[in-house]
Amino acid sequence: MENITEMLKGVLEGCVLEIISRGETYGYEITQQLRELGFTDVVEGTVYTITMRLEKNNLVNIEKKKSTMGPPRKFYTLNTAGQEKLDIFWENWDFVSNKINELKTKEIKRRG
Amino acid sequence: MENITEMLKGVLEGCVLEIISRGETYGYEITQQLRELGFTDVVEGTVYTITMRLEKNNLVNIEKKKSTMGPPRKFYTLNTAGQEKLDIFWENWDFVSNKINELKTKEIKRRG
DNA sequence: CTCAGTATTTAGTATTACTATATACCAGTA
DNA sequence: TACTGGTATATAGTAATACTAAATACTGAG
Repeated sequence: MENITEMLKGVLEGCVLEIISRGETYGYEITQQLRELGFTDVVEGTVYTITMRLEKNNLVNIEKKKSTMGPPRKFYTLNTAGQEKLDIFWENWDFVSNKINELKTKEIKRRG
Repeated sequence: MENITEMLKGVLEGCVLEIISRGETYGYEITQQLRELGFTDVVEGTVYTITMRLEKNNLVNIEKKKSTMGPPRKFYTLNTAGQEKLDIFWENWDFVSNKINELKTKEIKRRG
């Protein structure tokens, strides 16, 4: 729990799914968007391990396209399973974040 | 990211710190409070690895007391370093949860 | 030609939560 | 006595995930 790195575990994949759901995009761009969001420590390697996992779990469609800015890009879009996974992610996120905010603000029941 | 387990990584230690900050408590009771909160999958072993880590990092004071309900309990209270760690945790949590909620609701800037 | 920026990939490591088990104390009960 | 269940701590091993670091490759600017 040294920095926000550990706090990102388990939510970064969901963030990547969300970014892909907004429209066709590729690893390098996803990384930049996460950094713009505020997660400045996220590096390419981290995002690629996530996109590889999404591929392996058949949550995305892939299309390779040429780029004038460098090597070819691998564009991702969510398939149905990916969209379902994303929906579940947001449900889980709402549950967990609500519970943690509850812990932050409310009293705790203590046994007599 | 199968269930909420992975989402709890990096926040569970902070939750334990918060629970201890509310008043002297011990591992078994912390586990029960986390389960009452809604994190029903949290088991004793998980909490003990966290409290051991807190001990190792000198974030807690320890006092062993007898119990009429079973074996002796190890009661924890936060020391100054533990309170500081907790403050940082909540700062990080606010940052991360705000950013994620931002991602959830807002548009993404895309490059032209 | 070299370098910086863009772009993907992978081997290895650290952190963290879970599984499973062992140990132990006490009360109720057969 | 012996056994069971609830309370309570501890630890070895595993799985998941994000990071570090490096390799590879394409393009344009100098």
